[in-house]
This record gives sequence, C-alpha cells and structure tokens, in this order.
Amino acid sequence: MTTSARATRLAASLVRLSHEVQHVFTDVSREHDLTPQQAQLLCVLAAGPHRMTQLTRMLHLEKSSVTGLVDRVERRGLAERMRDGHDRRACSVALTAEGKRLAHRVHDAVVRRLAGVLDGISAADAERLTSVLTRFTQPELRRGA
Amino acid sequence: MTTSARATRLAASLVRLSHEVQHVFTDVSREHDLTPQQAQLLCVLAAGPHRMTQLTRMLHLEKSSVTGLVDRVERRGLAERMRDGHDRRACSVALTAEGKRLAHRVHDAVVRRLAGVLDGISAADAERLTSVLTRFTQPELRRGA
DNA sequence: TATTGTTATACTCTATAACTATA
DNA sequence: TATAGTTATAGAGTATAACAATA
Repeated sequence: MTTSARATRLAASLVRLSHEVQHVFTDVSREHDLTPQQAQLLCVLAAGPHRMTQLTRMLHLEKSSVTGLVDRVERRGLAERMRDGHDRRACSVALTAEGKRLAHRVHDAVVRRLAGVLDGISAADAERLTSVLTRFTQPELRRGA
Repeated sequence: MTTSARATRLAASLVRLSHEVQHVFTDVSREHDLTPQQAQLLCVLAAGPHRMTQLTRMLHLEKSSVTGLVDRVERRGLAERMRDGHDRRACSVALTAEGKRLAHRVHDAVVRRLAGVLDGISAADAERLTSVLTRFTQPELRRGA
C-alpha cells in the first residue's frame, strides 16, 4: 500500500478533472431538459434493457431511489417497465423510441464537447491515456481495495 | 471543429472514468457522514474563505442553492458566515476547526483510494497524463467552446 | 426463508421568482 | 439601478424501514 507522491498528485488532478466532466455532463443534460441522474439512466439503458436490481448496482443507488428515478423517466415517456416472463417479481426497464433518441443525443453532445478539447492529442498519448483510464473500470476500485 | 475518432473514443472513456471517480467521492463522503455536495464545499473552502457569489461560480450552482448548502454545513458546525467589513451586503464563508479537519480527511481518503490504483504508473505516463488533465481546468471547456 | 420491487417518510439538493439590504 | 444574499416554494434525488408478492 505504498502510495507514491506521484500517484497522489495524479489522483488529485483526476478528482478535479472528474468535477469538470461532471459539470459538462450536467450542462448538456440541462440543455436537453433532463436532470443529470435521468440522463445517466438513459445512457445506461442505451446499452439495452436492465432489471431494477442491476440498475441499483450500476448507478450505486438504493433500490427505492431507482424506483423513483425510473418512475419519473417513465412518466415522461422515455422508458417503460416490462414484466419479466420468467420471474414474476422482476421487471425489465427499457427505453422507448424517444428515450433512445434522447440518450444518443446527450451522449453525443457530451463526447463532442469533451472531444473538442482532446482533439489535439497525439496518437501515442491517446493510447497511453486510454490504457490508464481503463484501470478505473476495474471493480476493485469501487470497494476501496 | 474536427473531432477525430480518437478524441471521441478518449472522451467516452473520460466520461466513464468521471463516473467512477464520482462514486469513490460519494462513498468516501458517506463514510465521513457527509453528502458529496457538502464534502465538495468543504474541499473548496479548504483553500481559504470564499464569498457566496464566488461559491456559485466554483460549484456551478444558483445562489439560493449555495445559501441552503452553506446553511446545512453551518448548522453542523463545519463552517461559518463572517460579515465582510468593506461591503456590508457580502459575507465570507470559512471553515471551522472541525470543518478543516474533516475536509482534509475526506480529501486524503479520496486521493489515497485513487492513488492505490495509480501507483503502478510510470513517471513518463504520469507526466503525460497530468499534462492532458490540466487542459480540462481551462475555463473555455465549461461554456462549450 | 430469501429475493424483487414498491411504498411511506424524512431529509437534502436544486432552480425560479420575489424579496431585503447595501452600493 | 445594480449587486449580494435570503426567503418562499416546488420538484427532484436519496436513504431507511416496512411492506407485498413471488421464488
């Protein structure tokens, strides 16, 4: 558990970066008349339907919070609950056509805004950056190992 | 405004990274009995006192939202409003001793958790990463230029 | 008994609009 | 008039606890 000074500095700037990206995400969500939480849900569901329990894990939320979030998105006609045939307790949440359209527009707008800043980066640097960034999608990060 | 495919891929992974960092930040805040918004306010104020208007810019919030946030943090004894001598409309928000202690503990815990993952990175990669990350602290990013 | 999801409740977070006090 | 900040209000987001239905 030796955390070098270099890693510490890098981690601190990652936190700042993360807040900046979050601001961009929030601004874009707003421009599309969505809360950032709703936009994130749409982006997750853009990959395909998910069950409530899966969403609690992916969004790091309690199940009652997901119930409310899905309620509001469903009320706006962007997603819908579909009863699962196998397990009659469960339900699957899927985007409607309008939900899909919005999800892609938000995702594209966020990526475009960030990519504008990243465009001048060299191929080698991009390679290296990507390899570092993928470390963070490892599950062990989340539980503080 | 040519956004290359490379920059686009990189931007997409930045968004994923940002969500992961956000989860870490939220978890750590929780472990210290703070909401992530309160923790972020404490971290901002750790650099020194700020006026309400400054905080609205730094946190990307409306002034009434900052009023409420500061109210709750003040009620918990972590910060306090101090009347500014020059402009009697304004007030400066400063951390209490306990607020400072908490701010540093949260910041350190977040950085430590992230640094644990970053520790294996080479000096050259760290250099490159840092230089890329600092692009994001430029103000023009926020207004979608 | 365990799991999936909802409901009830209380609080925090956030924005809009109207307001007070000072400049 | 303009600026700094608060208050009133409404809605969204979140967690805890208790619950219903199904496995």
